[in-house]
Amino acid sequence: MPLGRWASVSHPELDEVTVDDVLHALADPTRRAIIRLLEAEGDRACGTFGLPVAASTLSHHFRALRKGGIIRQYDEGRKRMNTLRIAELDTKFPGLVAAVLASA
Amino acid sequence: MPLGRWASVSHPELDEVTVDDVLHALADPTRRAIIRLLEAEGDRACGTFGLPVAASTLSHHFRALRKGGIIRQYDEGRKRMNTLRIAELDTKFPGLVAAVLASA
DNA sequence: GCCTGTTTTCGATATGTATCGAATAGTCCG
DNA sequence: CGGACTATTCGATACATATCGAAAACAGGC
Repeated sequence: MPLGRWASVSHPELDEVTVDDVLHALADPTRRAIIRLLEAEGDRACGTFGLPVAASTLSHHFRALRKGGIIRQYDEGRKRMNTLRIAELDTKFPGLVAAVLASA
Repeated sequence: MPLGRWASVSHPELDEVTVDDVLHALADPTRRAIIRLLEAEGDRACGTFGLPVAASTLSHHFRALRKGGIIRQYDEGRKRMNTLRIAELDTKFPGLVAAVLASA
C-alpha cells in the first residue's frame, strides 16, 4: 500500500505553482538557509545541510520548496540531490526569489 | 484599563521590520487585494474595501500589514485611513513588494 | 539475502492564524 | 448627553504547520 516512499518525487509544472506556494516556501528561515546554501555551493544531498533540525523536519521543508517550484530533486545512488529551479521560476515570477534572498 | 482601543495605532520603524514580517503580510490573498486597491485607487478607509470578510477579520489583516511595514494608518474623523508605505519599504527590501504584486 | 546508510512517512504535540459574531470603545452630530 | 457610525478587541472554532522520535522504504555493498 505505502507505494514507494522514495518513488521519484513529484514536481509541479510552472503553471501549477501559485504565488502563495512561492511565498509560503520563502517565508521560513530554515528554507531560506537551504536556498542560500544551494545558491552558494551548488547541488547538495539532503543530509548535508548541517541545519539544526531533525531529518524528518528537513524533509517537510524540501516538500514545501518543491511545491513552490524552488527546488528539484533527483536520486543518485542512495542519496537524494537538490538543485535550484530558480532560473525557471523567474520566467513566471520575475525577480521574486532574488528580491527575497537579497534581503539578508 | 483598556487604554484607548483607537489610540493611534503603532507602526514599526523600518529597522524593526523583518523579511519574515513582510513575506507573511504578502502571503495572503485578502491582504494582497487590499494592497492592490490602495495602489490602484489611493488611500481608503478601512470600511470601504468591499471584501468578502467580516470587519473583525479585516482588522487582523490591517494589523499584519502594519507589522510588515506595508501600510500606515491615520485617523480622519471617525474613519481610519490606510496608505501604502511601499516606497519607504522599498529602500530596505528593494523590489520585493513589486515582484509579488506583478505576479497576478 | 542481510546489514548499513539515507530519506520519507507516521503519530503526536505545540503553536500560529483566518475566520466569525458579539461586545467594547472612540468620534461626530444633534 | 445620547445615538449613529466606525473600527478594534474578545472568545471560540477550525485548520495549517513546525517540530520531534520512531518506524518504514529504498539503494548499495558484503
